[in-house]
Amino acid sequence: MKLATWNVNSLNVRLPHVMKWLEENPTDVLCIQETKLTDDKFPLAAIEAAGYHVAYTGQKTYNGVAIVSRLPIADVVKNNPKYEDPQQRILAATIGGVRIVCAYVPNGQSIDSDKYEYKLGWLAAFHDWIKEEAALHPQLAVLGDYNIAPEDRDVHDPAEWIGCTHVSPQERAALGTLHALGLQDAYRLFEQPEKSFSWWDYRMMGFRRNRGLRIDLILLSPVLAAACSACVIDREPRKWEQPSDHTPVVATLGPLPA
DNA sequence: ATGGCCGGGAACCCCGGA
Repeated sequence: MKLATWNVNSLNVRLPHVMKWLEENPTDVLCIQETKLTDDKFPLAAIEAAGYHVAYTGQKTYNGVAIVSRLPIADVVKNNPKYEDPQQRILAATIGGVRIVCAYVPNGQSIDSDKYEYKLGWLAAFHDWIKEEAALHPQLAVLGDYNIAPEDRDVHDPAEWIGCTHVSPQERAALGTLHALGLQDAYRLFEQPEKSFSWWDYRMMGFRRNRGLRIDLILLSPVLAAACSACVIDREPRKWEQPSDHTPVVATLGPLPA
């Protein structure tokens, strides 16, 4: 079973990229963030015509998440039941016996902004809900754009990012509370190249100079981590015309317990 | 060459992203 996450930065612009990537990279479950589409504008027909099931929840201009799947999608939950939030950032579903959570964690903008307070509060409520999901579903995968670089090695130039969001001790501590639930960063289960990132700024030739962050993560419960045989960042779509600033991250799971 | 962004929505600039 292949699980992937990709912040597409507007599905309206990136639908051709998504379809091309799925054609070239057979994937069982793709979690998408930043669709930026209200549900009435979601490209349901195009995705279904390509042979996929899909669940989605969106809003105008900002946020919006979707789960694209080869297998039927069951028990869909939109948003965190423990946290009132008009922003559409969370979608959960059960697929092939695996509980999938697709999350678009708030950006935070800057440490002194109210958006940063929102990010920390959102993450605290996210933890409380994921704790329950983990208890209910031994096979749990939480995929998404976390907008947190877990460690300094996930940052192109850690000195440059001191005092910024995405790397603050509070954000990393919030990620740590998810690890404390037993959820493991699939990418770090394996040897990986240095300077591996999943996002690069559009500005200043960020991708060509590999000035990036690794902020798109796949967290796996112990049962799934034990079954995980690979996790890679696919940089190819970042080289295509009119790319998203993020690129897909893919985890491969071997046979799962019944 | 160390800097040259992108998408959406409402206008022809501003906001948000990271």
